[in-house]
Amino acid sequence: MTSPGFQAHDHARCVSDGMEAALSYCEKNGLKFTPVRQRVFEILLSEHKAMGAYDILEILAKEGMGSQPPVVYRALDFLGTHGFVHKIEKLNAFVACDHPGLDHDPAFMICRSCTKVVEMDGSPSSEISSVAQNLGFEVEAVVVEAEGLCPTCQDPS
Amino acid sequence: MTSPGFQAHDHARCVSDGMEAALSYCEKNGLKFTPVRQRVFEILLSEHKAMGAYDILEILAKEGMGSQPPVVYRALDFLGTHGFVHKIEKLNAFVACDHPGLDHDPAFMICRSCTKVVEMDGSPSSEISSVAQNLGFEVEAVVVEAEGLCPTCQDPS
DNA sequence: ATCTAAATTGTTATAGTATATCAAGCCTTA
DNA sequence: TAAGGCTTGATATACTATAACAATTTAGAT
Repeated sequence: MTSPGFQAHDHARCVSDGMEAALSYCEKNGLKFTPVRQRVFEILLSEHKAMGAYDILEILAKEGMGSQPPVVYRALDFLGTHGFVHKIEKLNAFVACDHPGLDHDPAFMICRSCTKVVEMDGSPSSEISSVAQNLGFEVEAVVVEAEGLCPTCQDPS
Repeated sequence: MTSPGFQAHDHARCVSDGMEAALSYCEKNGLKFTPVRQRVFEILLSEHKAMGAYDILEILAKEGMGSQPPVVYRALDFLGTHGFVHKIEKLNAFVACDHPGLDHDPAFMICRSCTKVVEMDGSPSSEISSVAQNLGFEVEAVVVEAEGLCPTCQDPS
């Protein structure tokens, strides 16, 4: 359940686990995990990178699964609502979630060089909420995105 | 220097102080605080709300200060570079900064009802950086945006 | 003063991101 | 099997942002 961060890892496993978790979550909750929705999720799972909606759409189109923007935006909306993907606001792009089904305020590290995105465990959103509460502000959702360089891209070798 | 948060405050003062600070910062640093740049900053200062680039452009256009997108985007770029305004990624919109001239990673509270935006003092970005550092990630910029309800909008009265 | 280089603005065009709307199809369940 | 709700198809359009190049202004050097 804990994120592999920027380390090398068994990615095939990472994909199949994510898919399985989503399938079972949908089954339990009576959600329709339709072909388009599955495929979009799979595309996002296949890389730890943020992808734009139109990048995803391009892939879908090649596979004959729909060629108009609403197709992908609807799928992303479904996946986002149920916590399977997150939007990276800084990039106007989307990533698959590490721990689908959990309701959480994610925090991300975004490598500006290779565009890999990793979700941080132990998000600092609780601290934010407490600061906000002191000002009487009721927090409903928190966006936390750190942009910088991942270990690999720091290393010129 | 400390933010008035969502409390009532002497807003005229708030505008004139911001403007003065920016003017003196530009003078000290040999920056050209041109009419368009000043006007865009003034527009943003005049409300503690996030405004879209095209909202600002509309006002500029009425005043005969340019009617094409690059006009406002260039001004926003200048103001952002020098810390006078910040972009709210969640809204694709912009706010005037509470403490211009200071280099800082801001954190915001955004009211989804009245669209007021307040900058938090004591941003939690340092905590984020330390978590990231443990993973070998080098943070260059942090986006922190809490969306929710301000005190006024929580109160149905 | 004038020339020059750099920064700023004007203008046109276009790229990129996202949603509204309405018609058609499909499940489900009563 | 009829009705209602969710999902998809398809068209159009809205919203956000930048590329590119010409014209102008500005600041500094000679």
